[in-house]
Amino acid sequence: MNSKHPKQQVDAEQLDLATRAAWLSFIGGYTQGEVAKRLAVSPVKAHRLIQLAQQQGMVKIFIEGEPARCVALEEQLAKKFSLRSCLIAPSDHINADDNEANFNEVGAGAARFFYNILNQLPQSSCVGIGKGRSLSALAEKLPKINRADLTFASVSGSFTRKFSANRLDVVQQFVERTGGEGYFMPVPYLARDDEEHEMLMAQASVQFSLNLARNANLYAVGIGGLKTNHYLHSVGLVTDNDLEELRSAGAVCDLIGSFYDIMGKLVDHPLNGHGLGINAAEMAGKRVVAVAGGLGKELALLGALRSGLVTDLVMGEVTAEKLVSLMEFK
Amino acid sequence: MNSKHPKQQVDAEQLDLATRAAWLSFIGGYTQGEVAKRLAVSPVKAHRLIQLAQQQGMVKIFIEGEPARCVALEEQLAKKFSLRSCLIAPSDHINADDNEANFNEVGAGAARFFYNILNQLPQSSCVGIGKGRSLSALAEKLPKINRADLTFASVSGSFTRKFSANRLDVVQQFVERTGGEGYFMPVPYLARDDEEHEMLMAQASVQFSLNLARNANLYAVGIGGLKTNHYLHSVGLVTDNDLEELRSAGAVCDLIGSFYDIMGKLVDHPLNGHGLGINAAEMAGKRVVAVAGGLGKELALLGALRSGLVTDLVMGEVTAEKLVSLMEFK
DNA sequence: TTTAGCCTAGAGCTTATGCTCAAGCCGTTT
DNA sequence: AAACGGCTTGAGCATAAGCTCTAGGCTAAA
Repeated sequence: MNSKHPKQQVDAEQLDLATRAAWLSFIGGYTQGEVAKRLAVSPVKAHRLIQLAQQQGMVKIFIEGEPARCVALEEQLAKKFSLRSCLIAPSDHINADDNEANFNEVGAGAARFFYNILNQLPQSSCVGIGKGRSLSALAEKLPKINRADLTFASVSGSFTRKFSANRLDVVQQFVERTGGEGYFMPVPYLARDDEEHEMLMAQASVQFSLNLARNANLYAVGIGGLKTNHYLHSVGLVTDNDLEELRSAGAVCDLIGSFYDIMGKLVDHPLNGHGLGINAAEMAGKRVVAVAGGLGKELALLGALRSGLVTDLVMGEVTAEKLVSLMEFK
Repeated sequence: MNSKHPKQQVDAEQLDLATRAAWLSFIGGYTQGEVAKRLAVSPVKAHRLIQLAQQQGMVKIFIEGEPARCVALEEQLAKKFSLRSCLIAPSDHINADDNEANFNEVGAGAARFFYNILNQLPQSSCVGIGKGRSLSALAEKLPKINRADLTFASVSGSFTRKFSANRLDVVQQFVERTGGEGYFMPVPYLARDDEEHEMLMAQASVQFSLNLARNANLYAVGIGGLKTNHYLHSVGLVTDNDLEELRSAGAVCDLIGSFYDIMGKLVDHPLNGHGLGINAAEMAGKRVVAVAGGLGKELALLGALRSGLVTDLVMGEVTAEKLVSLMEFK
């Protein structure tokens, strides 16, 4: 055995075998036991090879068609909010109050949705990436693709007030899934005051990321709620006090550091000038994919959608139904 | 329950549920038991729904990437025979002599391949369809698609010598999978003599199908061998005597009723004028996808490929390896 | 009553995973 | 320098979990 590059060679061989195992299993329709015989390995190994192939994202599964109810909701929402496209992930009404399950389903649906968009993206595109559990769920379920040409730039500050790095910036997850490059902004989400805002925004490292984010032609963002159990607060990006002030100023949602009221207007409050990152309005005219996982955020969604900045929307069926019933709410 | 259209309505509801089940199972990653709970049905029913979704072809699975060996073979074959594209389905060398398994794997791979081609086909295209077990396997594994605009026309006679309809003309299978229209030729595969040939070809019904087939812009054909265990003979489309004569005239393969020698030249024998259907040469310049399932047909393949009529090729790895080693054979 | 369809239960097979063991690779010990 | 022992890695065994199919009983419509 010539093994100049022992580790790499083994890996390549393993992947090759994994590919064969996946073909036999998924396309040929053989059981793992049969695959094992055909590849002359133990059944356990066959199973692990197939598992490996899946982890590597070699296996892509698509479901064609959606439940009629979802299609109807999509059409209503797309029309009402002038969306370019809309995906409603089917979810059951039995466990309609399971927040985690909702993130799981919406994330999985959004991953499929975003996967298609990424595939159509021209070479060397830059994608602006927001924050939140929804996007994190998306990235986690995104099939691995080979797009080292892509650049992912965070559209907002990534640190908490204490300047500690956020455990898992979503940008990192996208980089890991695609092999592309990632940039984040080494500043908090919100500045303490105008002075700090000006100072931090002037930093060269921030300006660099900011320019990338501004020139992106596609954005993936979450829609943040303003309750203490919502992402923004739960990871310490904003304080109790901030939230309190924003809410009393009429804000219902957070779109990458800009705060909108139920009618989709920016609320008149100093904090709206403290967001570190691109201005939400700077996304206008670009493709903005919003992923709305999590329950109980209908009013936040209403505000965000009415801002007119979102062009593509992914959410769960239960949320979509509530949203439709609230469409005229003010 | 208002059930004006009991059967259809139940089916639609079932399908809707099946779609939900498939989403939860394949995209959400839940176990069948969990799917059952979420849809409020019994686990068995959940299982059946998921199964139904698969049978309906809602679930599309793709494997990205092929074993290095297959890629290498594809490149060699594509270059040698000037193919537009080539797919080598991975198969193992352990069960390299399992004929049925080979049809299964090649058919499944070919189905994926053809599915992509069909998706790119313009509206209202006509597809010429050949015969054989390989194509039958392809059609069987083809995901269901909704293309009522397509027309499938048999490129050759479909009856055996006794004028009995062939149990399952492949055209029928394609029609069933796509919802398109199908036309076959109500005549045998080969005429008895020149006179019969002329008479049958002159029939209006034959002319009608023939014109459709001639105007197709895509063909899917098998490559037939000339042994008694091969399709042509096994279903009674040709007699022992025919085969004997063809072989002694140097023929090694059958391409929709035309017989070629190992160098890819039409053999000089009266039977070459007796084929009922379009002339193989009439496909020249069109896209011709050949599916070569089954083992021990390397020489037949060599003849068929050398004819220059085939533009796209699907075969199994074992066959491809043998073929490569015989590429210069004469 | 009969028939068809659906559900329940349970057996048998397939798939997933924790645990164990063996082999190779250091860094340390004699 | 040779030997020892922990550490990592990969493989298989055993078992748990999950999936699929069959038979039998129940309900509802003919």
